[in-house]
Amino acid sequence: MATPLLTKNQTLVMDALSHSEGPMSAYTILDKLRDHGFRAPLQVYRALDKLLEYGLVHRLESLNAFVACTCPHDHEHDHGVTAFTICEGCGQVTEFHDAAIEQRLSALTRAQNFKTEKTTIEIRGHCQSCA
Amino acid sequence: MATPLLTKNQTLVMDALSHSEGPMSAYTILDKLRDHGFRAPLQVYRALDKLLEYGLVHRLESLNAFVACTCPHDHEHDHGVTAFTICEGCGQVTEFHDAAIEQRLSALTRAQNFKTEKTTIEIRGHCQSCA
DNA sequence: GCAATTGATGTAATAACATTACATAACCAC
DNA sequence: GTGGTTATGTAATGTTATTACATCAATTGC
Repeated sequence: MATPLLTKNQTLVMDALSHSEGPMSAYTILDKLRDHGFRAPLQVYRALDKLLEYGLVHRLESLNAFVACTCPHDHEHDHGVTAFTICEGCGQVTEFHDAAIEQRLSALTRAQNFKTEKTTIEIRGHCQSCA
Repeated sequence: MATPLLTKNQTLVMDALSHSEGPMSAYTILDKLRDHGFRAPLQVYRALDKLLEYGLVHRLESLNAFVACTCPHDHEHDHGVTAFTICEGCGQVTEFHDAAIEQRLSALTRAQNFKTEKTTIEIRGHCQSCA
């Protein structure tokens, strides 16, 4: 699916995430966008739902927070499994993809006849600077 | 570290999780234990913190819920990376471990000089019965 | 014995994250 | 412009997790 044009609210949320140093919670985004007319959490969550669907944003389950996708290319095709390192010190999040892990997980789930819909891989720890 | 004897509250929470079919939220556990004198969320969270520390329980980040560890052996040594398949249909959670994935993740994090403290791998989808 | 420390517990309040319900407005097809 | 769909606005509520403070019990050191 080609990414459709973003609506006003989706654009505001996307911009907030893109310009952020690190991940943001939905409520942090809400606060950033109050000046732009945001009043309620639902405005943020609705925009995030779409951005997640389009693959422009990722949700970090272990943080209850969101980051802009850092993939350089377009988002018209699925990139398969996305993994993250998350630094507890500085909050830096690094997104990466690895075919070997993807294949291995695929083999393991196939072995239990499990049909994968979404894979979460999040590695908490400390980055080089914060170690 | 050898697992110390569990306190009364820890035992109650552990038993609740062990006897549960699937994962439970902290508040679900609280409700189950009201008859045993539990009154407040903190009683559950404190017990869970210790059980997580001892490796007897795992937290499922994508569900905000907890499961008893299904490893058959004792918990005196670390089992490395734990991964889960989580069925959206029946709620069944299957824990598994894989050295290949662990090694691959280790290589990838080492390459960015990232010091791993905790790794989360959760695969959402549908099990054989619910596919 | 008994202060001092430590760990476990009890209780209340609040903070943080997310959804449901319902109403209104904008857009597009016909 | 009527009807259907999507986006939006607002309020209320539901769910998950933590902070603050008090009490109690076991252990240690003297």
